[in-house]
Amino acid sequence: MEFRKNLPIYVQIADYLLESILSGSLTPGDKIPSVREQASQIEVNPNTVMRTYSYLQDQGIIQNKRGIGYFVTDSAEKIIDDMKKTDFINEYLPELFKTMEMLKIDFKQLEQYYQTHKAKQNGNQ
Amino acid sequence: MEFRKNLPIYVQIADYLLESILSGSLTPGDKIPSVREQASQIEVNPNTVMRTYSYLQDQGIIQNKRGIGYFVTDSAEKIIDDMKKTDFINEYLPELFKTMEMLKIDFKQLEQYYQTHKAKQNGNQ
Amino acid sequence: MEFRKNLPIYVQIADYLLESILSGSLTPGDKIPSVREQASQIEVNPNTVMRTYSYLQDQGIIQNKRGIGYFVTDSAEKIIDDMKKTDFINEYLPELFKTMEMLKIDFKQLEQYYQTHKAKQNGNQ
Amino acid sequence: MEFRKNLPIYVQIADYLLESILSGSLTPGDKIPSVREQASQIEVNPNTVMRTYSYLQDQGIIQNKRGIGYFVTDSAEKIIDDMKKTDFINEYLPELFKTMEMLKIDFKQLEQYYQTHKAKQNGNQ
DNA sequence: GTGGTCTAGACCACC
DNA sequence: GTGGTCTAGACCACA
Repeated sequence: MEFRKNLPIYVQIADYLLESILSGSLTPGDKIPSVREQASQIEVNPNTVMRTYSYLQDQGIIQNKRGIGYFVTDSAEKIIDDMKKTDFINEYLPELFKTMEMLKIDFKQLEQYYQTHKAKQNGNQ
Repeated sequence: MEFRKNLPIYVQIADYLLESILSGSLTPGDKIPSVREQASQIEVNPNTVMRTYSYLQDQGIIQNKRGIGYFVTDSAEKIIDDMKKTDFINEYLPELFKTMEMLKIDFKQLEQYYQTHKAKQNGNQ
Repeated sequence: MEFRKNLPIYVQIADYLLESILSGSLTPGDKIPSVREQASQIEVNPNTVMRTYSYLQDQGIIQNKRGIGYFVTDSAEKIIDDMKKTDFINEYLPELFKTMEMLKIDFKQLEQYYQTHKAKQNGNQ
Repeated sequence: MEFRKNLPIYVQIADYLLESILSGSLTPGDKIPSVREQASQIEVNPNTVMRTYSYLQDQGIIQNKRGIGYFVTDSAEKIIDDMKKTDFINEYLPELFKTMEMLKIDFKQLEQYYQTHKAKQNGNQ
């Protein structure tokens, strides 16, 4: 596995797992790879994986069964969705609007970009 | 001045100056506050301001006249606009649209967020 | 069976058996379930049950008759009572009173908590 | 500094800081020792101190000012009090009542223990 | 100087 | 086998 350097590795591992859950390849009740297993597979120190797992457990997305391993919780999907949405609205959007103002891009122009984006997407299908 | 935690302070200071230039409150040839002055005004370590100024000088947006201070260059506005706009269109927007898709937020909802953002802004004025 | 996360599972199983003895549902001479039986019933690894039984045997609360099983000893009740009571009075209570002081909880409030606890218990019956 | 072996060191460091705040020797706005400083002073690995500080920051009890250090937040006291109180009610009390039941100690007896505890305390003053 | 991340390697309790 | 904690030591960005 390759990592971008601008984001902590343990966050990137977390993001990867979150996407796995959202995409359905990991569903509630599933066991995720053990710390050591995951670590050796993605060629990373076990401590780093441990950090990811602790973080996700704090968020209530995974859950430890002692001596057995970590499992995806039932509410994982909902929690992830909430997390991402609040982050989007509180962190991402204000930055977007600020940048738009700075560049004197109004909402109509943004919509045009969106349309071309959509068009391109459909073209690639 | 308050700073967001996910962006280096020196970058946030830079953004603030860029905005001043784009909005016209700083125009080519204008002297910007000295490092010490700026630092004490926004309650930040002078080193941090120094870093901002070096950064902006590297970009060709301000220039140093020795013993006198830093001044906005003639091409400042154009450089900023190019820099920000390409970044916005090529990096920022695709990410935005991807995130929206993931969170199942459509363009109408985005417009609503924009309206409430605008409303709040006017309220604070 | 559900387990609290701050206490080893094998200890919680032990506590459960101790309670059964103190309450009289297990009396001296009674055979307790075999390791395998117990394990499958409370959905736990046999090793964990084995550890519980070894632990209780060390305390002299149960004893092993080879090839037959584990049995409650004659002195079980007395041992348990001594063990728990001294621990309760010398270790637990001082900590309790210290915590109450720190949290500025007086004895009246404690009694209220007790009453609601009792009420809840009766409600669940 | 000496540590008990049954509780993680990073938790014990946290507890120590919490007590410092509750007792008033550390008040909102105060800077706490830097990670390295604290580590060398209590003879512990910096990573361990870092873990404590991250934990307390997650709880909102301390707050990082970048490049400067960690500071006690304004709401620290309230947060600590809430934390301890919920923990007391949800974790500690049920265990207490369960033990009392097991040992057939009723509330009157508990009150007696409390009175003797109080008496002893006053005697020592 | 500050925190933050990461690796390597060890030890432990628990299942 | 599982996770959890800790140490030692390194590197980095930031103030």
